[in-house]
Amino acid sequence: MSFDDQLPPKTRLLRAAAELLANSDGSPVSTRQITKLAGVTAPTLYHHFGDKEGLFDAVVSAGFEEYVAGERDFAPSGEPLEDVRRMWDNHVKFGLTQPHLYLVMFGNIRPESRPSIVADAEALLEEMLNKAAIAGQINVPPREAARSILAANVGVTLMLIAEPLEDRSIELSTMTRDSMIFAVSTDTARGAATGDSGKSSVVVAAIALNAALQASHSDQLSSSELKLFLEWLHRISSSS
Amino acid sequence: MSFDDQLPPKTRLLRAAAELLANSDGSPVSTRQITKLAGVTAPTLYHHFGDKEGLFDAVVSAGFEEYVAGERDFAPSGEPLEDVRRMWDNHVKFGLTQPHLYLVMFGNIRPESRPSIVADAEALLEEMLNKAAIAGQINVPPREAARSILAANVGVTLMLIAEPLEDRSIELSTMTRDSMIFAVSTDTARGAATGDSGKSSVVVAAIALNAALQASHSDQLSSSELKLFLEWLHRISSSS
DNA sequence: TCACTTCATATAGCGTTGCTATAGGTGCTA
DNA sequence: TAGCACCTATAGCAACGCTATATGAAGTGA
Repeated sequence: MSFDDQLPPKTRLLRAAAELLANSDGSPVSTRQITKLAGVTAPTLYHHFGDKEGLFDAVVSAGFEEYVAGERDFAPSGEPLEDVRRMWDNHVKFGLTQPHLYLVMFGNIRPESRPSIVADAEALLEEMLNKAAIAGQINVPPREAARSILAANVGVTLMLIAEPLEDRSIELSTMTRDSMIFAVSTDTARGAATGDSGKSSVVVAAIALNAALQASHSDQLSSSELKLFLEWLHRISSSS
Repeated sequence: MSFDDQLPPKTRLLRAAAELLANSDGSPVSTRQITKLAGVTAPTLYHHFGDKEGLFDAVVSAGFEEYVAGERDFAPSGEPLEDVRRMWDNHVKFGLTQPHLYLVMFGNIRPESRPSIVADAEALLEEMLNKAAIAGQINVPPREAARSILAANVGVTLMLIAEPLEDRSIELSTMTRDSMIFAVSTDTARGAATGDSGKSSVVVAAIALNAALQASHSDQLSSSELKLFLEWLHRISSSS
């Protein structure tokens, strides 16, 4: 019943919590279950993690590293937008294979614990979108695009998790994914030879330049000059 | 301290629960708080609602009717896609003004309580998108479009709720909204005179016809004929 | 008018939850 | 050997959701 006695109690608590969290279909997991499975008593938990939430946070950071590893572990295809698609799919896959961990990570609403993880996930996406921006493939500043795409990605994943398994169609994901990417793409990135549809090319150019500058940490301008320059670019690329 | 004694205990319980739920910043609300504020004792709660969740469900249905009322209460503008935009904005507004109610309604993950509400919200959206489909303005079957848009809408709203109030920018919402609508729109609906970008016009026509048929309950075909006919149409309009 | 059923509320308490005040054991350094 | 962190256990508190049981009120038929 109990866990490997070789391991230190802290590790056993982490593993027990992760295991129970993974096998409890959404129902809450009690500290008593955890400590019993880990083979320790309550104060040990609170000594190491301070809190039930502290323990869960620790489990989550482990899970998050797994998530990040998944997001990073494919070689860039040279097609940034294609990589964004893969990040999206990977996000959904992570949510569906580890729904409970996902819910603790993204379904959690408390304005303290959530943002750090969301911000990290956003940063990953933004990094990739930055490459797309440099290539002149997107329509919107990378940060805004990342926030927007991530929001949709989380929404879709939550909806799929909440859906009974039998009629859980992955189409919802691919369609929403492509809609979001399509909407932030420039026409050239879409492969169509049609004219501009909305954004003028100067805006796209400003976005691309902005991204390129931030990526290369150019030394051609002083830092204060650069700051102002970037602000102007941002203003241009945010204008409708 | 207590509630209006004129009202029956059931109503007082509902109001007390709603009030506490609205003013508890995400922290859980106990049955004891509720019964104390309502001026009744525990068994009364369980007599009327069976369950804590039963009481919350009752509160939610009241809140949901408010939500639906908001979604219906503007006159159709004649521009279905514009109405979809308004439904989106109304959804976000509802979530931000009643975050706790919203979280119980849409942030809840249990695969039993959630779908009914989500399905209702989906139906509202689908109804509107059906009009757009009849007008040949959308690219995708209305049901799929509704699911997709709603998922993004929920994701954005949750993300805005989770965000600290000071840097809660509504841009995220409008941008994601327009991205989703843009992606499901046909070119004519976009106002651009460019050529087809992806979908062939026969697909759009099939989608429009399908929507029109389902809306009018045409009697020109027998029900079994109609069923098969609709299936073919669906197959056409789902083809990439 | 009186017994009888039905609905609604209260008293009191069960089992479980997250958490902790306190104390004891263990291994290290002096 | 003494002292000092560090870690763990015993025991128990307050709050939680919920319920077995009892009491009151209101309507119904004889």
